Amino acid sequence: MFKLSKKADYGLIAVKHLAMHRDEHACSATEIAEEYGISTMLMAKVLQKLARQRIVSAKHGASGGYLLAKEPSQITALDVISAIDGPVLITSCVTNHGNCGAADKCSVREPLRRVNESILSVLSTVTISHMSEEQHEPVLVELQT
Amino acid sequence: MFKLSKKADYGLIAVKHLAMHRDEHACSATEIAEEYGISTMLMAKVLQKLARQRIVSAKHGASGGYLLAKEPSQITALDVISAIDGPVLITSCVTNHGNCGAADKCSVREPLRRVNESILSVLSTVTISHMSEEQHEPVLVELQT
DNA sequence: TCGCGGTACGACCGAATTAGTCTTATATCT
DNA sequence: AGATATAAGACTAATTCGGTCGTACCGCGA
Ligand code: SF4
Ligand code: SF4
Repeated sequence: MFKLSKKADYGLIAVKHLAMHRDEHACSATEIAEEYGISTMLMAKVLQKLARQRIVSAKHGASGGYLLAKEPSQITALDVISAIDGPVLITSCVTNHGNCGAADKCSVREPLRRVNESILSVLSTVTISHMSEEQHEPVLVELQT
Repeated sequence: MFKLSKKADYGLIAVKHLAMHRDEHACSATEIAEEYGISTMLMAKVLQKLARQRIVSAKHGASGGYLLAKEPSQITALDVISAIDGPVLITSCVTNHGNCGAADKCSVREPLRRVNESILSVLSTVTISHMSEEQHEPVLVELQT
């Protein structure tokens, strides 16, 4: 339906973990995975995708691991999610293989596109540092109805 | 990832179609399905779910069909989507069968809950009449970071 | 220099979800 | 009565997702 994939979820956990252990040692996939009870293999895959998008940087070799590549305030939830699951598109209009058959007649396409924009803007408003803070100042997001 | 289910998509199409043919005849599932090139059976199922949530009302018998049960301005996208796919929850924390194993250690649960709230608020801000209008006045949605 | 502890990457499998179909029952108009 | 609808649930097919494995590569330190 409308759910974050578990991989993206794990990605956010990992990035937040790295943000918290900033300036300390580089965290290995195993370390993070064990901390939250997630399969090491899976966490490794997630971190690899994040590394490919330059959200985290990897350090090979013994006592290696991952480090945040940017400031926590410069990493948005959208960055993490789309790094792992690809672009966020709420409709199937233009997807991987073949677009929707109803596309030409469809009358909700354009309205939904605007809803999609709004969700994108929500997701790109909240950053990792937002997710670490305690105080929660409301922010206004513009929504094109 | 983060996609609307096709059924929900079809639901929005159907509701918008009914909104456009308001005060005319009741539209049958077949009529709507053929208009947009969707399977009749599937469209029927979607409309049944909408009827169960009293978003549309059904008229049995020959020359029967479906009618909008409320004003288009009183039907939100969230209404339609959750009528078809169930409650909108971006995380798997509390879902159908068994919650997430990382739940106790998880540090992104609360932030994501707030993101979820924001998405809910976006979805409940846009109504069917919004989706039919041409002009698109921006609306501000409050987002708890 | 060799081995251990780590990342990189893609192929792979099984489980879960989703899309779509069929069948039977029921209601209502003509 | 007969035609045309909805109602509902069981069922199957298609697709996605979660998770695993194997193998290659990298680099530090004993
Ligand atoms: S075209 Fe209309 S129906 Fe097809 S995916 Fe886009 S919005 Fe949904
Ligand atoms: S608990 Fe944390 S990890 Fe588990 S689903 Fe909720 S947010 Fe995702």
